[in-house]
Amino acid sequence: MEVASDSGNSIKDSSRDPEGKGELHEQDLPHLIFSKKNYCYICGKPQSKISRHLRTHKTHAEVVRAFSLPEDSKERKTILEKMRNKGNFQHNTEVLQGGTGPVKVKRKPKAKSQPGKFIHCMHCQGMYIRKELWRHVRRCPFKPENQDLDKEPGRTKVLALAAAHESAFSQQISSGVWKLLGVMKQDEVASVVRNDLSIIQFAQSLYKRHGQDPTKHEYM
DNA sequence: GACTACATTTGATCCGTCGG
DNA sequence: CCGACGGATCAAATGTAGTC
Repeated sequence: MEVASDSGNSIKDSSRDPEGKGELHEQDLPHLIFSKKNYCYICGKPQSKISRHLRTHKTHAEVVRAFSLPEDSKERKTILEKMRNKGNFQHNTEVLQGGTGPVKVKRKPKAKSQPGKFIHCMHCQGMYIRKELWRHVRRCPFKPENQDLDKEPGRTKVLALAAAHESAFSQQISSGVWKLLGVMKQDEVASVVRNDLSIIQFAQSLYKRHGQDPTKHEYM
């Protein structure tokens, strides 16, 4: 994927960088601050270049595995994203528990959004706006492929699934969470996470926020 | 209410520099 | 000398808006 020659780089795009380089500038959101950095699940530090940063953690098998794959490998990107999500997920857990701090979402919404509008993708654990989750799921690398081979699940169905997973949290931390943890069990980190009650509490805190959203019930 | 298109932001990699 | 970090750039994905 080496683009090689970009001989014509005379174009200086000065129109970039509209906003200051502030680390995390507070939004209009009263309680939610969005971080633009990814959190390393190994050292817990925020990194703007998570993929490169992960290279420094050569002792971790998953990291080695990821970087042993060809750069254009889809598998590699998948693993990288998984590690990124893992770190962010851990971080968000702490933030939501404490109620303060920047949360890392996959993408910052332009308009003001309420916490209740965000849900985690049941496949990759990325944090998305619920309204858009269905589109993400369509291309989510962690999604079982057999679902869209023939027929793509409708938007409504995806939302229903996501809602179901979210509400499953409220019931008993059942299928959704354990399924996730099952996927993560390849890592030693995951074993820690599995035993970490904070994850569970995070799930519950999520429901506290989402549970108030009556619109979700439509999808159930 | 749902889908498509456009605009914006993200994330990975390249280049150069600094620190141990 | 080697490794890590910050800035810049490119391509892809996501968010928002508009239309049917």
